[in-house]
Amino acid sequence: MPSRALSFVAEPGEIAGETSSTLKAFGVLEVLVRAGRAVTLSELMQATELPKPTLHRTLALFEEAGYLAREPGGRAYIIGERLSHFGLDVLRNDRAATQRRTVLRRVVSEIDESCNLAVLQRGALIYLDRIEVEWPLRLQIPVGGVAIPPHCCASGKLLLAYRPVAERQRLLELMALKRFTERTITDRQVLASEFDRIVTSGYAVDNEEYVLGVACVAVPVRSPHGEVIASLAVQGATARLPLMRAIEFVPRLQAAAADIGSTFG
Amino acid sequence: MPSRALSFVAEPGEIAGETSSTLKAFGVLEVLVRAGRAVTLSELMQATELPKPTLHRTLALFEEAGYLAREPGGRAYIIGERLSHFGLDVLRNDRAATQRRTVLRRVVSEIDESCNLAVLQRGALIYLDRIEVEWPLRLQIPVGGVAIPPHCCASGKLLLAYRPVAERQRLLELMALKRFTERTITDRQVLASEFDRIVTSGYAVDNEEYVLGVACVAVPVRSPHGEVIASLAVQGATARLPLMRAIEFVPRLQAAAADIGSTFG
DNA sequence: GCCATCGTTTCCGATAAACGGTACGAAAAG
DNA sequence: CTTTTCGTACCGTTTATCGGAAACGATGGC
Repeated sequence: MPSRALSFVAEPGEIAGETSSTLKAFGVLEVLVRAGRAVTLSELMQATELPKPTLHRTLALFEEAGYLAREPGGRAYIIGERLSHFGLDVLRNDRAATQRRTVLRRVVSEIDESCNLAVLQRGALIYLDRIEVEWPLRLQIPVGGVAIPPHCCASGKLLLAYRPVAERQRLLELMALKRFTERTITDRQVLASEFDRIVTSGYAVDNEEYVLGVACVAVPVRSPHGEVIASLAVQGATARLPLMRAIEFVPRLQAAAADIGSTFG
Repeated sequence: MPSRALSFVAEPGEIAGETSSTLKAFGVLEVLVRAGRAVTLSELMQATELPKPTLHRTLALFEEAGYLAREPGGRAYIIGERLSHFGLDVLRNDRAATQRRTVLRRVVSEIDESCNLAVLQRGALIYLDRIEVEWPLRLQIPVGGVAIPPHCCASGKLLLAYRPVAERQRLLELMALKRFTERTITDRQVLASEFDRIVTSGYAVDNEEYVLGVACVAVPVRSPHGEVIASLAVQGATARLPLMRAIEFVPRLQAAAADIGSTFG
C-alpha cells in the first residue's frame, strides 16, 4: 500500500505531547473535523501519533456521547449530530458573529429591509443571523431551527448553485421539490438551469416561490480562501419590495458580503 | 440579587453526573457556546452544577489552549479563535451527511411524518439522523448516542433480523428482553419468528412495543453490495398514524432507502 | 482459501491527572 | 466603609487515564 499522505495531520507531537487528556481528545476531534470525510482509526493514529488503545477509547467516548458516529456499513468515524449542532452554535455566537451582526445591521439600515445570513448544513438552510426591519408586514420565521426548503428560496438556491457540480447534481436528484406557491420551481431541469444562471450572474432571487407576496435576493459570502460558505439575503413583501427594487440592492449586498466573508477563518 | 434565570442551563445532573472528565469539559463548552454572550464562572456553576474549582480548572485549560478567551476588560469567558475555527470546519465537513439527510427530508415532506435513519452498533440501536415533523405530539429522543433497546422497535428488530443467522441467534440469546409495554416482545421464540416474518415481508413494525401510542415501520437500507447497513423508519403517534396507515408508506420508504443506499460506494 | 491488514478488546501496574474542601484576595454591592 | 459575592490558589486524596503487549475477530486482497 502506497501509504497515501494524509492532508489533515497535526504537527508532530502536537496532540500526543499534550498532557491533558481533555485537550488530547479535543485534538483528535480537530483532526477528524479537518479531514472533511470519514476517517478510520489507523488514519487517526498516523495523524495524531496517539497509541491505538488511547485513540480507540477516546473515539468510543465521543461516539457514545453522540458527538461522533460511524459511517454506515463501515468503521470510519464521521461527525455526529451533537457535534454538528455544537459547530453551528459556535458560529452563531463567536466573536466574529458580533462583527457579522454589525455588518448585517448596517445593511439593514442602509436599505431599510430585512436581511439574513444563512448557511447550508446537512442539506438544510439554517440562519446564522437575521435582522428584521420594523414593518407591520413581515415574515415570521422561528429563530434557530430549520428554516426553509432550499429549492424555493434565494439563499438555498444560491448555496446549492455554488456547490461542486457533481454534488449539486446529485443533490438535485435527491431533493423533494415540494410546491408551496404557483411559482415554486418543482422541475429539476428548470432548477438546474436556474443554478447555472445564479453562478453566472452572481446572485439568486426568490420570486414568491415560497410565500406569495414575499421576494428575496441573495448573494454569496466567500471565505478568505474563496469558497462560498454562506449567503447574505434581503427579503421583504413585494408590496414594498418588488423584485426589481430588490435586485438594485445587489451591489450593496455584495459589498457587505465581502465584509462578512473576511470574518471567517 | 433576584437570581435571574439562565437560559442556557443544562439538564440537572447532565454534566456534573458525567463520569468522564473529557465529556464534562465538553459539556461546559456546550453550555458556554449556547449562551450567546460572555459567561461568568458563577453563571457556569449554576448552569452545569459543577464545583467551582473543577470549572475553573477546566476553563483555564481551554483558555490556555486558545479554545476560549476572556471578554476584553472583564472576567467572563467567550469563544476563542481556535474554537471558532473548529466550528467552521464542522460546518464545512458535512458533505457526507448531506445526501442522506436530503433523502430523509424528502421522505418526511412526502409522507408528513417523522422519519429516522438508524444503525446497529455493538448490539445497540443508534440514530444517524432524525427529522421530526412539526406536530404537537411527538416523541422526545435524546440527541445522539444509544437510543432504544433493539428488541422493541421496528428499526432494531429489522436490523437484527437481517444479520447472518448465526449472529442473530447469538445476539438473541444475549439480549435482555426488558418489558416496556404490554406489547413488548419478551419471549425469545416469538422474537425469533418475528425476525423470520420481517425478512420475508421486507419490513418491520413496532406496534406500541416501546411506548404506548407510538407505532413505527422500518425498511432496510442496502449498500450497493446488497448488505443491509441501516434502517429507514417512520414513526408517529397512533392517534395520527395508526399502524395500518404507516404500513402504506412502505413502498415510499423502500424507494427512499434505495436512494440512501446508493450514496455508498 | 490463504495471508496481511485493520479494528476491537483484554490485562494491569505505574503514573499523572482530576477532584473538591478550604481559604484568601479582589471586586462589587450596599 | 462594610459586607457580600466572586474569582483564584492551594494541596492532600483519590481515581481515572495511560499505553505496552498481545490476542482475537473481522475484512479485504490475492
